[in-house]
Amino acid sequence: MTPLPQAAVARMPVYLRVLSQLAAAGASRVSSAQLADSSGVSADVLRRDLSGLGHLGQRGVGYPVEVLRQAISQALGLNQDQSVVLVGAGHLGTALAGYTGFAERGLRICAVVDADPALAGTACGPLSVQPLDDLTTVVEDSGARLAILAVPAAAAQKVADLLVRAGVQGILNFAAVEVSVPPGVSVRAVDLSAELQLLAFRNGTAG
Amino acid sequence: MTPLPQAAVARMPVYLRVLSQLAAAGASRVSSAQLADSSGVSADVLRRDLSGLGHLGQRGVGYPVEVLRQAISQALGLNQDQSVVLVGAGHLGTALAGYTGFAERGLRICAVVDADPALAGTACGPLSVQPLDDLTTVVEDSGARLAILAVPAAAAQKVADLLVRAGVQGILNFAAVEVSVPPGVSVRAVDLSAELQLLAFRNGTAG
DNA sequence: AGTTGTGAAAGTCTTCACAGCC
DNA sequence: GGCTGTGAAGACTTTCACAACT
Repeated sequence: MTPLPQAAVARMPVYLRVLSQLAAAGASRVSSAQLADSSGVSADVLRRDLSGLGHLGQRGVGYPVEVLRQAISQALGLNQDQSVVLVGAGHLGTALAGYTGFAERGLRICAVVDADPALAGTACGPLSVQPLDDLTTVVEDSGARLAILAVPAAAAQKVADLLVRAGVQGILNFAAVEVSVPPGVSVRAVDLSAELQLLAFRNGTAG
Repeated sequence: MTPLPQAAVARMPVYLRVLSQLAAAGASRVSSAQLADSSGVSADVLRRDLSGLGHLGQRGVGYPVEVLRQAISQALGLNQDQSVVLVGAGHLGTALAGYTGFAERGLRICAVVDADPALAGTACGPLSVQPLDDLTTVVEDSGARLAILAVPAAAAQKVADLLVRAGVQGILNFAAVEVSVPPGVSVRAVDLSAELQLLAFRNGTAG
């Protein structure tokens, strides 16, 4: 079968979230129109995206919520919880450590690391901060393949290198700088200032 | 002139950030290869993006840093600082209120609002939390056109409606739910769990 | 009747290649 | 010689429209 297009993959987590809400509300079936509306996309896009996963819908009826959820989880490789190492226990890191939304979606922050020795041992959300020197050990012991980088821009590349060497395969980068990684490792950047600046330019999503 | 393509607009804030760093380092000119590399895009993409702003480069030489910075700022409508109202003084809201990266890029958080009466008057970053009842007044007095929504999903739509009615034209939504707004208002969603889930699927930026 | 799945068309974005200019 | 700007080709994505199925 032809692989799932990038654009479709990028929307899958949104569908997954909406499906979880529907399941929690007790719905067993959902139409493309409903699901598309709650996901902020058109019904056409939604149906084409889902068709890439196989013939999951029933014509005249809709999609079975639970089956769809399973299929998307499997396609994204999210069948089991993912461990995530968080580096940086500043304001943002602390907020992320305390964010309950991750656990609801199968993402478990298993450790918090910070370069500041004064923070070692202090609480950061439900976890205790560990020193940067322990980063490699922490990654290896936890088996985490994902990491969140919430450190100052000046330190980002150095920490990214450590993470990669320890075996991390995906980095969510909040630092305001591009980090380069070897092939086989993925980076996604979240630039909050950029998002706000784009909002100032009116051409937006909901023009 | 043909309008700037969406994809180009989306990359402009990154270029702006790199240009600021270059300017701070004393550079007066930059080549497409350099700028592209620091921005994480190909030189082809960069040149085509910039060509949409006019003939700013000098063949055989490169682009003048300061001129380019001005041109992008103007194209995005960022010639003057933007006031931003932050709603939600939880973990994430507090982190955002204390984030110094905004000010560096012309984004000034001018007020923090929260629905919890117990938080009213307490400190959130450098600001004091104001009650939700004052939201309309706060927006109108500050003249803010942008807002950050860092509230629980259940409250997001209600707060968005208030913001829109008060005159906000762009909303950066951190809540894990789609919010609908009337035409003329833009919403950009930042879904942190979605970003991490996409990282788990290896097809990423730096495969 | 109601809803999905998909060919085909249209639109958008990226890459290639190189002419044009300094 | 070195670097930008851009036509043309190619790849990708969305939209349209409707056949296929329950």
